[in-house]
Amino acid sequence: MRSRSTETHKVPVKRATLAEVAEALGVGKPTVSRALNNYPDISEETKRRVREMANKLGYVGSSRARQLQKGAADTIGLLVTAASEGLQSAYQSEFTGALAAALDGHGLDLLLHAVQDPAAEIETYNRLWQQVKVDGFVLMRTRISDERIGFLMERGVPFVTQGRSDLADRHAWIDIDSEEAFAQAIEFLAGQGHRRIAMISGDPDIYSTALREDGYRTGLESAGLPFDPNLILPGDFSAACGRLGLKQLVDSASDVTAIVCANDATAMGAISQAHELGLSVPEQLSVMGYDGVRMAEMFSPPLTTLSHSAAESGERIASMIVGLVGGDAPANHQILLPAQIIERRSTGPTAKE
Amino acid sequence: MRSRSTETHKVPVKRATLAEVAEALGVGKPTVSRALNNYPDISEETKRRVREMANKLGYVGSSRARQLQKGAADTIGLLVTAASEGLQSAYQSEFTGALAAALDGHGLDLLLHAVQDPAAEIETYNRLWQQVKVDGFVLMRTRISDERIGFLMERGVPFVTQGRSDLADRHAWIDIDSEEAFAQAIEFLAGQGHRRIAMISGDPDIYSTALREDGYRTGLESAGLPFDPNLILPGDFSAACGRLGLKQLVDSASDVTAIVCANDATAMGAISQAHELGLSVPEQLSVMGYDGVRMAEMFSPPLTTLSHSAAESGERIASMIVGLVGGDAPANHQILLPAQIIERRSTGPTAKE
DNA sequence: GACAATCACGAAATCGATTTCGGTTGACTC
DNA sequence: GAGTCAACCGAAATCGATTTCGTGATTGTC
Repeated sequence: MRSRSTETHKVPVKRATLAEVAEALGVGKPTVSRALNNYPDISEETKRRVREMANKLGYVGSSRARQLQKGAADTIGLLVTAASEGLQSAYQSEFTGALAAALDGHGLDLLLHAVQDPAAEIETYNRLWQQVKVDGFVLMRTRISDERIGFLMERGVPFVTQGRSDLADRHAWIDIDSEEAFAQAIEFLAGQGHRRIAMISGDPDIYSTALREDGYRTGLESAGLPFDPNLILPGDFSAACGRLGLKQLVDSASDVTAIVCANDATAMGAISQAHELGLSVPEQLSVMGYDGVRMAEMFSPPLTTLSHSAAESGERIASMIVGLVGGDAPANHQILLPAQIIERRSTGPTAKE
Repeated sequence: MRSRSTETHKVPVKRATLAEVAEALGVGKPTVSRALNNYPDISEETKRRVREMANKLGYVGSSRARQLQKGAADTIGLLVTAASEGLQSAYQSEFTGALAAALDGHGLDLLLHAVQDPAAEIETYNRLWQQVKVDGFVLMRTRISDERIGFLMERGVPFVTQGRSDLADRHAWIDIDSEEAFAQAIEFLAGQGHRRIAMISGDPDIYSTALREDGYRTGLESAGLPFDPNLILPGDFSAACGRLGLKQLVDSASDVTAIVCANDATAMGAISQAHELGLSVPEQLSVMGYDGVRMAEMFSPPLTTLSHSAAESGERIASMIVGLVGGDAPANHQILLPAQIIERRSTGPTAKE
């Protein structure tokens, strides 16, 4: 078969319709529809013929027509905001990719929407839902008193949050047991001889930040170490605050020998700053991250971190949202996953006395 | 502990339809439709009343119904493959976020699709198009003899590639002038006294890899340095290959004082490995990246890189695809953007003789 | 051989918007 | 006062699928 397709690029190839398949076969539209959807009241012979012809004509079917009729969108919305760094964050983007892959496995599409103006966020959720562009949402980075959650709950819109919230008992969520994780991290560091362990925390608005700090305190307690409020610095999950935080610690609490960070980006920022200040990691300072992003492994030094699987979170959330869209009760969809310490080379036994 | 309010969440709030607005107002559906779309043949008074009622009823309108009627999808597809690291790559995810934001400005949605099986890639493009799920595509990481391009061109499907291709004169694309950029990089390094400059290259299948290598050669030439094929190592844009590449160079060409990498991830990998081998950057070795991802600034040392704006690329591509969907000729949409050197601290004057 | 089930299929309605194609009304000419 | 022309609006068709509701042909039963 030769192709002399030089000038033909402007002419869109027409998409075959169900009616055309029916016509070509001399049968009715319902027959074609039901044959392709494998209804029992169509004979095997007819199904075969229909499938053959559909295949021959390259018929696939308009999702828009089907969705209109079914009243569904077969799409899940994910909103990223410029404020929360959106896909800038390594973990968020790993998670997003995993989610897209997992949703695909359920025949759902992922609608990625960038929210420019934070004030219009709620309005955007509402619009996407009203327009039937999505059947539900996945919310990243749940906040304290997150207004999105109340809004969606009131309207009966299916959604799953990545991270718990104040209303965690009434909606579907998946979360990492960060409290437990940070407690373990402290015990781990304490086990290496560290006595003064600081924390560069996350954005105070984000719900899980408090949990991570709780874990930090719990860990200190079970390691028999005193809690010093000066050793816990505020942050925002960025690398920049890692740099800043480290600088502050060096200035104000130079006896610190280990730092746990709210996430990997912050940890990398801290290490970067440490190097600039002439501190070697881990000889003079141990630094630990959280999330276990890919990049952490390639950092210098490779980052010790609390890892959890974005792929698993994505898959679990996909299953959940499918269930919710199908009518499941949100309260039956709540999963807490563990994180585990991946020891690499940004931590080590303390050298200081 | 179960909450009694779980039951109320199951009742979805009904979405208002155009017919309901018309009914409530005692006018016809066409009137409502045209009023909301601001047609000139509807009186101002009526338009006001319609808008008021629509607002009151919270009417937004089903995108699916509109799309079915208009034959459009108002959506642009972006496929990421597990193979090309998809959103794992920092630049790719920054670009994706920027693209989503830019498309939103044009009233378009971004459909993010994760391709699991590379063999089904073309089929996925075809299906999304046939199903009217998208009006066009954005292709990342164009490859040599990229079959996606021919496939989409043959069918008249609108698309823009990020990166040129063998058929670059016949489709729309946006690209960074990486050839020029790498040439500049070499001259920059040569200007700092480096004489043995290596390159850890990208995936040979990717179209732009050759351009970057060409730039490397051009740069050597204009700096009056000899080209040594042993100094150019293959890679795949990953941090892992940066590590590997550096190790090889140290073993086989220990007189190298500077390395340019195909992208930032590779550069970070290389630096990480250098540190492990006890080489200090930039004192003993200068390393330069390409792309200018956010993370590069926070690396240790902060990465000197060839930067270009993901936001600008995203916006340009959004405009292009809008034009193409509107019927523009692809050949009128081709943009080459420059990259610029951002000097940070992973490069410096050579110390070696 | 009459009657009731089954089987296989199709005509028409439906989803919710937009578009086509007029049809009224009223103002304005001559 | 008939005719013309805008200005405004609405009935019905349309997009392409699914669903409802039946109908005609077989098969099975007694």
